[in-house]
Amino acid sequence: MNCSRTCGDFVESMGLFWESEGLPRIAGRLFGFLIVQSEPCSLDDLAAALGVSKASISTDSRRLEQLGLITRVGKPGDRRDYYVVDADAPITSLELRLRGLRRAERSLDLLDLSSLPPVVQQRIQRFEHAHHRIVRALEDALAQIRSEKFPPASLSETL
Amino acid sequence: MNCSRTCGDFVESMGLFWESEGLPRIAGRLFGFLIVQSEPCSLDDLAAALGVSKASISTDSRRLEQLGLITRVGKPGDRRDYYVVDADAPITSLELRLRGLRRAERSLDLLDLSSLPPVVQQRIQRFEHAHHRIVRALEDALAQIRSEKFPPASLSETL
DNA sequence: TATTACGTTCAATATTGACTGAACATAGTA
DNA sequence: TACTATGTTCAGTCAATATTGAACGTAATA
Repeated sequence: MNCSRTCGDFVESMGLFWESEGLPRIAGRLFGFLIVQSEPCSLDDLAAALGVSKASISTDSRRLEQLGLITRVGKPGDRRDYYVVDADAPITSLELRLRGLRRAERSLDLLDLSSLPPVVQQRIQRFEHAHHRIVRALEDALAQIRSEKFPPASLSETL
Repeated sequence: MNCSRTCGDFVESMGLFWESEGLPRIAGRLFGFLIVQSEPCSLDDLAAALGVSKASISTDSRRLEQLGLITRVGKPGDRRDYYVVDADAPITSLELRLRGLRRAERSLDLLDLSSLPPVVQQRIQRFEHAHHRIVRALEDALAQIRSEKFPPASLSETL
């Protein structure tokens, strides 16, 4: 166990955060736990570390893998599944967020404005405009993050 | 009732969207419904239109008002509460989103890196960096939207 | 073949939180 | 005062879903 007391706090707060994003809390904890691990973890490792059933870990790890937030890796001479946090997880989670926003955008676009009173039309156009700005800002951020993915040398990167 | 068939769809999709954002579905429907109304609505209006109990409307409308997404207005000679969608709702909802992200940011910042293996340190720094980019992008979008709030020309609307 | 080690699935349980009806509080009105 | 119209609160119900233990499938190994 290579994490301190505050590390457990981190795992827990990730559980809460991802729960607020619609994932099961255990999936969030699992993701947070993998973030602070330096070695791949087996299902049993994870179940033991998080104190939950292997069934939950099995389900949630596959869900996270499906989302692209973690990846399954193998070890030679070992037929167990191991998981690590995906190197692109920051990018992926942003893409997931964008996907949700675009869905909301569509329901605004599809609304038939012509039959609505002008006040409402204008209001909806403001919503659409704001929404468009947000989506574009996130798309820009996504492109930026993508382009910076692997810094050339081991520069201790900040901003 | 000044909304067409697709307007009902819009209300429903707003219900689902805001449910995914952590609000009760009825609150999302209520918000969506107010978006496409040209006149302020009383609690009874809303309860009838959405087909839910007045208790739900009372609770959720106050919750939405608390969040700043809708505002309560009065009518002279009428002691009922009326609600309209807040003129700043697009801005406010972005602020709410930002608030959630900053909370997640904090749990990353508070993590004590010194005791963690370098691989993990680097990973967390990447997360922090990506997160920072996202937050900054949204802050920029927010500033943009704020600055465009009231287009100089047609000032016909608002209540 | 039997056995073990693993991952998955599923029926059942537990938990959470939305939603409601009914009781309540308050203020206006007769 | 009594009566009505409104909004709020709260205990209880209900639905959704997270979580689990146990059963299951499968593959390696002996």
